[in-house]
Amino acid sequence: MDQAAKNQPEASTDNGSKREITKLQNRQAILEAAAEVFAEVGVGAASIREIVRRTDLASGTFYNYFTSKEDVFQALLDESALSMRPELKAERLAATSIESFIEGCFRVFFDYLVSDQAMFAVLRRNSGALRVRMHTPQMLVAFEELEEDIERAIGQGLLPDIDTDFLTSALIGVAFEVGDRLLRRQSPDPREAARFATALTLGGVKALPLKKTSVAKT
Amino acid sequence: MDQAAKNQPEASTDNGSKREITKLQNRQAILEAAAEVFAEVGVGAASIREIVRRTDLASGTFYNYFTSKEDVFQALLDESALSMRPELKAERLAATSIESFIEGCFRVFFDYLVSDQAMFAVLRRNSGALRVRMHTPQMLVAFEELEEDIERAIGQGLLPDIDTDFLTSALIGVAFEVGDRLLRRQSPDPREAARFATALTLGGVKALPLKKTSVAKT
Amino acid sequence: MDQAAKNQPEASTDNGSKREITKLQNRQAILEAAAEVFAEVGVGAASIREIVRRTDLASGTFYNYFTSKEDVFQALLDESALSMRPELKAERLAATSIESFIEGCFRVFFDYLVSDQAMFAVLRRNSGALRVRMHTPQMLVAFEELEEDIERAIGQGLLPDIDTDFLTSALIGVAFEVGDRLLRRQSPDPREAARFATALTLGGVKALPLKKTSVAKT
Amino acid sequence: MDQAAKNQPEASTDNGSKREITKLQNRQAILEAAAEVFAEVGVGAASIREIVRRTDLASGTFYNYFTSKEDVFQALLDESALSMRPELKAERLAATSIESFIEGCFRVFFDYLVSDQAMFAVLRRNSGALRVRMHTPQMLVAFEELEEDIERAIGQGLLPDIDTDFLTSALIGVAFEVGDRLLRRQSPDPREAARFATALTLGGVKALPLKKTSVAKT
DNA sequence: CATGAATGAGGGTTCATTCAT
DNA sequence: CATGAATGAACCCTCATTCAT
Repeated sequence: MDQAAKNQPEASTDNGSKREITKLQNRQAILEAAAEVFAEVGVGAASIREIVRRTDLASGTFYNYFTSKEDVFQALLDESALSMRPELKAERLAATSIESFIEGCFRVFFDYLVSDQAMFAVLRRNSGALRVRMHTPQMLVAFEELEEDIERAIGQGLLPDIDTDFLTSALIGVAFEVGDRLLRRQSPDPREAARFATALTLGGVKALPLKKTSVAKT
Repeated sequence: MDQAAKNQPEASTDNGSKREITKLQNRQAILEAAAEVFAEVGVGAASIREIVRRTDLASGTFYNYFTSKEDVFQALLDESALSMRPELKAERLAATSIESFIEGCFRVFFDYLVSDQAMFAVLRRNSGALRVRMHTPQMLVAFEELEEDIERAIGQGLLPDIDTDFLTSALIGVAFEVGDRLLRRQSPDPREAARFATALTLGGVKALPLKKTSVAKT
Repeated sequence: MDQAAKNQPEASTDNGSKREITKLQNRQAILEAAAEVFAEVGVGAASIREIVRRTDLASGTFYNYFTSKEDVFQALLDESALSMRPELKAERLAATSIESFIEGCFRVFFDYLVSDQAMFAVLRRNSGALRVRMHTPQMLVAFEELEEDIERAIGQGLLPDIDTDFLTSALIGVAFEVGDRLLRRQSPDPREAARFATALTLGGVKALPLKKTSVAKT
Repeated sequence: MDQAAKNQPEASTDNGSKREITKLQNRQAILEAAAEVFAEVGVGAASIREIVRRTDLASGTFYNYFTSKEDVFQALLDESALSMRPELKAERLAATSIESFIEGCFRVFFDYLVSDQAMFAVLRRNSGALRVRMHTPQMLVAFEELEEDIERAIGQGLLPDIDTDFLTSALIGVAFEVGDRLLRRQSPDPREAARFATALTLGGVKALPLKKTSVAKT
């Protein structure tokens, strides 16, 4: 939501007025509380009341900022996942080989996970018997662009003519699950994870290098 | 309760009496309705009332069979996923090489997905902006056994000394995402998917064979 | 479940047949379970389900014996309190003085309490902040007869012309509360309690004898 | 919550604003409805819904004021019975003899009953076969203090060394039952009742004065 | 008669949402 | 804008009672 767009007639100080600051703080408070609740009970079971309860705000105030919990959730996704897009694109442009290209994608993704663990917790609930993963639209879009790149690489003969559908899915799957494991380590190393994922998918298990360093596991 | 009194002619209370049949039918009706609701709105947002509503039972009847929606959900998992376990074990025992072993695992999993798509729909919700994946405990157990096997293979020098943590995660990720894609195809071929996943993870992208047949995509 | 018994329409053996015995046992089981439940949560909050649950019987069976929880409760009162009536009357007839008469009444009442503590527990609930006392109709009737006797004694000049209304109430109150205390003692002595209550009401505090023996208190 | 922002003209949030008035009225409405229901069916059988139904409030509103029916009940007790405590204490301090002391206690209690009959109705249900009495914690505490005073009097030789346990119980019993009778009279006279109860317990039946006035009875 | 599953009314409680202050 | 009480729908669950077996 572009706050700037709200420019109303008579020059309401839109920049640093105390009012505007409070508004941003309130909005942020709701977003953070919502992230907590979503992470704890899932979006489906979350309630607006519970979100507001973890805030200093009154229940009615919620509706000055959002219209529903889905609305907050979308805002959370937008704020968080969108930030990954430009870097992915940059990585793609900078890549000089298929290896560096794929490894770059993995790395951006893992960096993003590690730097925004709080947000990822929302997408990664362990409730009772279940582990839940959510693919945000942004992620899907990112990986769709990857798919296009792969198809281009195949067209240019850089890659064998494989099932791109399956391949993209497999890459996403590897990214998510390895990313999840990564987050549970005590000192997560996105670079190492990216190297692993790239080596696995490009070279296969048999070509994977020997482990040199022991890694902390949960 | 006088047990002796049950001595009536042809076999007593437990097998084919009308009562017992009705009970099984009711239980099944609840399970099916629950699978529907879970698939539509997720376990978190599902309500017992909604489940019962899709049944011709009275609301209170639900509690003659289950104690909560989580209980139904667990029953769904048990009924469905548990059936995969014996086959996984058989596959493991029959394997003569690391290739056949891993491919066997993938195949059992994909077969299971295809043969029980309804159940998998519960675990695979596309609601609004999200795609949700659930890892059932059974699946985790299955893949944990796989992890042990991998570690044993490493110990015997059959595989390089890689990060088994990451590897297992990656295998699970591939299985899930490729499985998901598989289910969206018009004539899903579990065998082909298993071959793909095995080749990818064992041999890497570069060693993947050329596609021979074009496959219908969604 | 005595299935066999169904076969005999005419000439149901009414005395010692297995059927009749079972019926009595069932009835008794319900009464005892009900006494328990009433004692724990009170008649108002008690539920038939809970009563039946403490029984080996099926829920429907309850209705072969009683029609409601109030019905069971009435049966409990009848069984228990009615037994006190004849003794009270006997005591009254045997009394040769006002002292022996009042003391006799108290003693019958306290004897009854001690010998039937389980029943009295029903009438004496301690739930949360409350101590509840119930006056059964039988008790009221018993004390109303007492009132008549007192009025007669006044008419004959054996007692001063006091407020019989208040006096009867006071006697009932003393009986109930002293009885309650009595029941909480480790070795309750109805005779001592009766002596105390009689001395108090007839002679007043100042005329009460010195305590000779120390009494166990809760 | 910005407290400063509330600085509007005539006094802020806590005293006479329309909101605050309504809140008090609603709370009172619930309390009164609850007293009615409790008096009719008892606390155990009372339902929150029935309480709210006798109010023009919505069902959910109840929970803005209380958390359970027990909570309302406790509020009723607190509002009502606690008010008796200070007067009891005053009476005790002012007493110059054992007679005036005990009579004072009785009088405060009877005054309280008469002046708050509605509240006492809650504690005094006649439903079907039963008459129920409740001893609130406040009353028990009040009488326990009395017990201490009695023990002190015995220590000082002002009273014979009697069973204080029984004596306190007896006093409570007399207070309750005589109080109950008192309330059913058309023009209840707490002073007369207190005199009667004191004379009975201190002097015994035989020492009771002759009745001078006939009293209306129910 | 005993059984125990089915029924649906009803009670407890939470919730999203509104709106006077 | 913020507040937070009121609202009533809807949820969870238990219950009394019936009735086919």
